Amino acid sequence: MHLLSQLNPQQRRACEITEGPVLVLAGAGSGKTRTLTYRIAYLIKELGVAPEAILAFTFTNKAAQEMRDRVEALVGAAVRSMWLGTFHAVAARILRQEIAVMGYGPRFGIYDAEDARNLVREILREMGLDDKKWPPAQLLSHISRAKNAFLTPDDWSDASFFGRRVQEVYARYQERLRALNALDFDDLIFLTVQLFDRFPEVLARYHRRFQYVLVDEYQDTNLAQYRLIRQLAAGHRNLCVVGDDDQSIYGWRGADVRNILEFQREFPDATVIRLEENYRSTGNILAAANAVVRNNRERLGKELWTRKEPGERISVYEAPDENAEAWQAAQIVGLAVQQGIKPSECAILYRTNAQSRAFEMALSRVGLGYRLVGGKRFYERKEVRDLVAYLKVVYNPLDDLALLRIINFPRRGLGEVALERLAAYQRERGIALYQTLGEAEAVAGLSPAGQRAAQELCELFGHWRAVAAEGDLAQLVRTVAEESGLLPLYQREGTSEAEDRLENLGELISEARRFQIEQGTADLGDFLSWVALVSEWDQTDQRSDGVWLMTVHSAKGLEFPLVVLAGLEEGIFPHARAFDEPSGLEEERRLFYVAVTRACRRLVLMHAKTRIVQGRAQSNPPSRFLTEIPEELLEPLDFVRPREGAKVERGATCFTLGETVTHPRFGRGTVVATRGEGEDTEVTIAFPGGGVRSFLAKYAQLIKEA
DNA sequence: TCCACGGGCATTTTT
DNA sequence: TGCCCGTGGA
Repeated sequence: MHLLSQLNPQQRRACEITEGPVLVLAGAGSGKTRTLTYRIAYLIKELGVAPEAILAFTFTNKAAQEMRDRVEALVGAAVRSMWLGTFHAVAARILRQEIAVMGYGPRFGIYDAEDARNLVREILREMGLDDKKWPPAQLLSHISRAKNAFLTPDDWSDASFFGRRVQEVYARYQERLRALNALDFDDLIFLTVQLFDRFPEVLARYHRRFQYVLVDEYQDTNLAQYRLIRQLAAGHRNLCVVGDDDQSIYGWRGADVRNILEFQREFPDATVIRLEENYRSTGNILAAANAVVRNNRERLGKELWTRKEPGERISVYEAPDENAEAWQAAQIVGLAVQQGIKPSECAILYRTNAQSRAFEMALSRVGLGYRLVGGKRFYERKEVRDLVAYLKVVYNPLDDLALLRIINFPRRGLGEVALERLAAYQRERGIALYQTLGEAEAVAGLSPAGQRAAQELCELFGHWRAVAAEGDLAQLVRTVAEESGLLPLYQREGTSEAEDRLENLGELISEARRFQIEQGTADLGDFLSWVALVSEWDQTDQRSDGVWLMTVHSAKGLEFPLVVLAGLEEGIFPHARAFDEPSGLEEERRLFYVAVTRACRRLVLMHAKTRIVQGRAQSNPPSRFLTEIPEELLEPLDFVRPREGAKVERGATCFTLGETVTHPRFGRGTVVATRGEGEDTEVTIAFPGGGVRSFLAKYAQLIKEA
């Protein structure tokens, strides 16, 4: 029993009750991941269960990786054969094996949000609808909701004008996906559940294989995921789910807290274990979190406690505007770093990604590095998507959408006219666009040059397919990047923008190599699944030490000694979009609870009197969540002086020639010219090595040093 | 066919 | 503010 000796009694119970259904209600910081990790280790090491017989679901790839590492540390490399991943990744893996009976080819593509949007846009064009009046993203969210409720287009019952349109888009969308041999994120789960429903013998095979099923972040599962869990656990019923109803923050994505209640109805014999001792935060931080979340009605009821000291009180800072807020946050972190804390032990959290910019500027100004989670992601870069599109066609020639993206990029003389001819030919025969390339000679009205271009492209793809068969993924990606003309195109250009793109393409090649080594497979389909399903987390730069900048959603599951939570105003956090229904507000409150419980020792809460939102100034009262914290836990924050103690004037509009000022992005420089006055002052600054630039003073946020 | 410009619009959270 | 798209000019 050595293995479990480091756990508290409840945690230990959660590990030892391996047979039958178990529901672990684990509060924030109560050692949830630790418990799950030990449970797996216990199964393997103490009970001799084969790792292949264990299936574990996590919510993010990052969590999966972390859990794998931690289990490996306990039991060794044997865990590699355990199935552990996100619902989407596991479903994709099952479908690669089994999808044929569902009428798709095994080499299906996976469409991410942008692919799906493009497809919907194309459908709208076909239907003659304006994508301004029918925003693709909104249509897709309806479609997604339908899929999560297991409604096919035929099951659609909303007969309103709007509803019928959505239904038609949905129907066409599914039709097109099938023709493209592609699945969107929801399809991965939806189809797996359907597969198991229709083919019990297939499900039985997985029952035999997976003796133990574990689910992390259970409160964030949606109905479809819940059904999948239920199916997989139906055989042996050795199911352990771990969750916290107070941390359910994905309702907008269909997650349903009621799955926790449902679990107890479905498995009345389930053992319920509560983990309520918090090991992370000081008493004051915990008291604040408890006090706020207590205002929610829809909860199971749970009260975290700690043996720790109350610790410091929680600081509250009211900033004049969002730039001052960011500036102050940077100062606080800077001071803490001076006192010996590592930058990576500090996090600045906010509600929406759009808030990050001010912090980025403020931190660079103070000379602190940062790591930004979210925002523009690697796989969303144009050049990366282009190269991936080539790979998608190599893998799945039915993917017209991917082919269309790159058919004339880099330019190869297949312009609008040629495409129209190819499309006409394609429509006539009902074949994939790719096939028309090979039959270019037969395409009526296609110019000889167009024919040649099409043929050449077709041969290239044939060649790449042969390279793919050789089984060296990185080599394949490099070859495609080279021979498609993407790499040469940017090499020729020589601008700094082209440099960036080259670097990104190179990065994708490196990713392929890394994937091949770490995942032990060179299969293009596996790689493309991975590309489609990796969260941004996996893409953040792990090398540099820096302050963390991220949304509260991204921060779930993490902890930091120092947390600055910013933007606590009505309309921002809670977000204005959540005001409509009480459940929306409760979710915001849970989100706030998640944010507060990230902090170990020190928590700073900030709000701004005015803030520019969507280019317009807003004044919002402080967030209601601030007022829900008992006053004795709070203390107003004294303005933290800048580090050099210099007198500083922000947002100045009056300058003297030759004066030294600091620009948030470009750093220090010398004023060489001014024009206009007051609000309209335009100031020209020379930066050492950075050139000469002009700014409108009211926007530039220049800082004067006296 | 390409680029420059300008107007209009935007921001919830992510697999 | 900044990004994206459409327009218009070269």
